[in-house]
Amino acid sequence: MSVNPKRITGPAIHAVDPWMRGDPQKRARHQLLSDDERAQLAKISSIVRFEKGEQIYLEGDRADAAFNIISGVVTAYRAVEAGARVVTSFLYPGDLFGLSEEGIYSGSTKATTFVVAYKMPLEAVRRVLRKNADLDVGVIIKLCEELREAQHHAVLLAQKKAVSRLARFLELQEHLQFLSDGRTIFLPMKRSEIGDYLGLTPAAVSRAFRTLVLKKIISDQDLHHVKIVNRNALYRIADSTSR
Amino acid sequence: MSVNPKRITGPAIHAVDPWMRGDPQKRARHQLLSDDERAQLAKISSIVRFEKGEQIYLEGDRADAAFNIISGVVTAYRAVEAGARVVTSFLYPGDLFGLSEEGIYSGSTKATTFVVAYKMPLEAVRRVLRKNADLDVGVIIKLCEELREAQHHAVLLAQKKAVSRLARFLELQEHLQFLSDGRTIFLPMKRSEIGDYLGLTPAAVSRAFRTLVLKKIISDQDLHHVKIVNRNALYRIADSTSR
DNA sequence: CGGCCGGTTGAGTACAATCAATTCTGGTGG
DNA sequence: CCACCAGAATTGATTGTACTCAACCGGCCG
Repeated sequence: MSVNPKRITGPAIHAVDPWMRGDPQKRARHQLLSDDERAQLAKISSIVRFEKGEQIYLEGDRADAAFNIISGVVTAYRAVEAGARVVTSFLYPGDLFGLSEEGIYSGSTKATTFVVAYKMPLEAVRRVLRKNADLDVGVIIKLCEELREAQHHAVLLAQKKAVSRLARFLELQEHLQFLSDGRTIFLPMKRSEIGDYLGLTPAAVSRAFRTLVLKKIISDQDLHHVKIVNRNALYRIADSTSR
Repeated sequence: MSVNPKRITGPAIHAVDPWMRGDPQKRARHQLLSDDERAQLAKISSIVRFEKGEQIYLEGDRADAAFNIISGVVTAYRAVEAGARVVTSFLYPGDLFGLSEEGIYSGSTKATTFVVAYKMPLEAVRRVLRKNADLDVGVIIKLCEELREAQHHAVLLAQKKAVSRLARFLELQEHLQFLSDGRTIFLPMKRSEIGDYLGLTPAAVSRAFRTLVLKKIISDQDLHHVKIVNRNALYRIADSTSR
């Protein structure tokens, strides 16, 4: 018998509860699963690691497992024609992916940094889901969040001007990260990937960054660290000048 | 005691089961809820009607109910700046909307045609969800589908050329409708709404239609009925010529 | 019959794509 | 530790496409 049942680990799903009552602004991303639920999922999960740049699965592969990120960043994308691709989302720790597939994966994923994740056989996930209503609610909340994100992404892409798209993207990243220090955002992905996400060429991304720096709205320490200098101006650019 | 329990009505959620095993091509949209579940939801639902063009709810309104379409078409959109908006999706019978909101609606919806729908108080939906695991699975499947659609939309918007976007949109509409007759698609929304969905101005939409007609890929009987003449060419255009 | 809204068409403009040249970065091996 | 290399990012010049603004057309409703 286990003497010390503390440090229960297992899949962790982070999201903001869409049905949360109470202070509309005090909502925050939190763990959606109880220790018990996590233990249940842990039993059917294995831990997998992916090197930076490694393919996790390809569009068209037989979908037999879902993943829950422990650490690292994953890029989800779809090939649109030879050579070109559209990044549909960047996934962070606590995110869940590979679940909403119809037997075969409908998109590809690759590790943008070194990634550690739980791998859960879909068959087993489904079995557990049927048994446990509370777990379902957590999954539903997560899906709702991903749905909102996907729609946000669509709104972003509907913006015509490159700087607006980039501003919106930075805004999104700022919210995703826990604003650890002042206002420095960490962007683990490369420019070309940002371009794929924004529907822009690397050249356009570069110029958009330059514009924002020149306007003293952001300052880029290095390729992967951006500091927001004038947040209000950033928001203004993200929302206006759309078409 | 009810002598004739047939003709049970109540909310109906249509989607393709993402976890369906079996013939990969034989999957189809079907009813996700059992009669029992539908009856359960019916108890907490009321039926509401909206005139063509009527607002269902506005971004920022207090989110107190979810809707399930019985008949008609609903447009979901977000205002992006004064006058401009982005349509995030067109919703058809069997679709569910208003569920994934955080206390206040994060987008607006309006009736594109005359609409009849079930209206379900969120509080009650949540209560039922907590009790019934099977129901959850249905909702999860539906959310997965909406998620896939939202990502498809994002991919569409990442296309640069107007004709590619339109082709992709027509392709999508064709799949949504049950291909009743030969290959005539019904487009209940107006050009400007299609434009908002595609991230194009009405002028650009018009020109894109014209191009497809001139290339003998489609033929437009009237503003709301388009016949696909050369499906392969349509798919080719949707997939290539992207950026 | 007239007004109005939505759609189409036309001319000029603005913005990002393209192509290509150059610099910068990060990782590797001497 | 540095030199080197390959890939990535930036920058520049040019081109193409869709936006803008505007005029025009057509159907629908009063």
